Amino acid sequence: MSIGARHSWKDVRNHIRGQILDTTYRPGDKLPRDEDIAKELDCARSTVHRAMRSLAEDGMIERRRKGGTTVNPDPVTRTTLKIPITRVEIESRGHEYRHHLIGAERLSATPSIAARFGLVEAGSFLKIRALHLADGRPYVFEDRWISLDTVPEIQDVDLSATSANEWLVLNRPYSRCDVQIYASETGEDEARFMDAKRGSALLVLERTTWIDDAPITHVRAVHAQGYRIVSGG
Amino acid sequence: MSIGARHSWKDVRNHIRGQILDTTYRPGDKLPRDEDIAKELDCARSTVHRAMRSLAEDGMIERRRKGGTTVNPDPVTRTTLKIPITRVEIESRGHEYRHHLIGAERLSATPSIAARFGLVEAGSFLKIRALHLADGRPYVFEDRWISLDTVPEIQDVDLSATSANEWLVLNRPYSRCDVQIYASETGEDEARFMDAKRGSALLVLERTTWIDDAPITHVRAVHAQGYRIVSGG
DNA sequence: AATAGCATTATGTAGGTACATAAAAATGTC
DNA sequence: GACATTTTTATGTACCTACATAATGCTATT
Repeated sequence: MSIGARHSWKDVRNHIRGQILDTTYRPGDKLPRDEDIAKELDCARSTVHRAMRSLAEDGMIERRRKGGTTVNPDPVTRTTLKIPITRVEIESRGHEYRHHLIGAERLSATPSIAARFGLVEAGSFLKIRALHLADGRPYVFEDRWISLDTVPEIQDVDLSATSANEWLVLNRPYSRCDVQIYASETGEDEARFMDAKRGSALLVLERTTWIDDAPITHVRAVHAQGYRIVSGG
Repeated sequence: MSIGARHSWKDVRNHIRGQILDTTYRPGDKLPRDEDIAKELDCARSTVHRAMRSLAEDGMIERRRKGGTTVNPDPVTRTTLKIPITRVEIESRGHEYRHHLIGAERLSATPSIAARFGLVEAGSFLKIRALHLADGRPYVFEDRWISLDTVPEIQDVDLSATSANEWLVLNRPYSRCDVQIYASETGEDEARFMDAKRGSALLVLERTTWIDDAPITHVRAVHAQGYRIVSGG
């Protein structure tokens, strides 16, 4: 059953995805070998391979050497969140960005922060609290720990002019990033700095970054009421 | 400056990533052409290409035909969320899963639901409310709309035995999925069904799925207090 | 019947060639 | 000088070959 001129890996991907979507192959089923699919669709094995890799990245199929390719038996919704620099996010929504440094102090990591980084002993950190404003209104309140062992230069940066968020992202790329998202009731700090009603629900985004195994920064970013993470996938 | 036996695309990727991390190339800088990198590292262009694609997928670099490759000037934290079927999530945490159908009724889509799907006219939907329990305790409360035009078979499914979540994922793969995440105060329903204190903050995950342009389902999944989305990236 | 070792096999990677495509840069035309 | 057109060029795709790798499953040995 040849398909004619079907030579693009995207076509191959769509063809196979279609077969999975229309239940020609069901969750748990085994797909033919790449080579056989290539023969059937009259294209090179490498083209099928390219398509298969794409489907595997989407979580639609699973591939194992010698074991072959199977349709993922318990499908997972995979969605990629893109979290930009706060300034960029605010400006891209057409608002004017401003940033306010609330306070900064040298501290050693608390046990819970050290644990987050996977540190055995508490290192020396710069703890910062800052507010990001959109058109003058509180947008994100951040509570940040920056490792002075890994990023000593941060001490020479004027953090009231450049936000730590932006300086770090531009000057200290990370090799690993953990993200946690949860809902939190408005606490004392948030009520004070964000004009949020006590008892309202706020979205919190925590990020922890490392370069190799060295900690860079941990942020707890509390977003203004009504904030939504949107991922069009 | 040859590197010796550096023939794996992963090595090439790490080499280039290293050069970006150690600021040999900074955000906005242009990288050499694939071919030149290949010559320098003594490997094939296709190997460099493979490495570059991987870096581009991570959002570390940007590639444009003829324009060449540049280090992403405003880096984005990219993280991939994996949202499993609720049953699988609960069981993988070692809890016993149970599911309770609260109610189901035929309705036509409200304007806001129709808008979410991008529908011009409100179609016919099955509206379901259900509770997922972990070790007998409320874990997720879901409010779901299922398109009867796209998925008429759902009417023949015993949704008190199989959760709509699971049936749909296994029988109706989607081609597109939108996700929104936000924090919500406990409303009347949640207080009633989830034993949550009025005024506590809950994490809500909304998902809308389509097959091609046809709507499948929209869920508003309210998670129990303390729930965190964790993405180890 | 259990187990260790070996052969088989499907996917993964690397290399090379040729051509496609998009976009920047150069050129021509008014 | 402004604008349309052509050329150039870096990335993208397709195909093919050869070999690597990791499971699977068969076989021989006890």
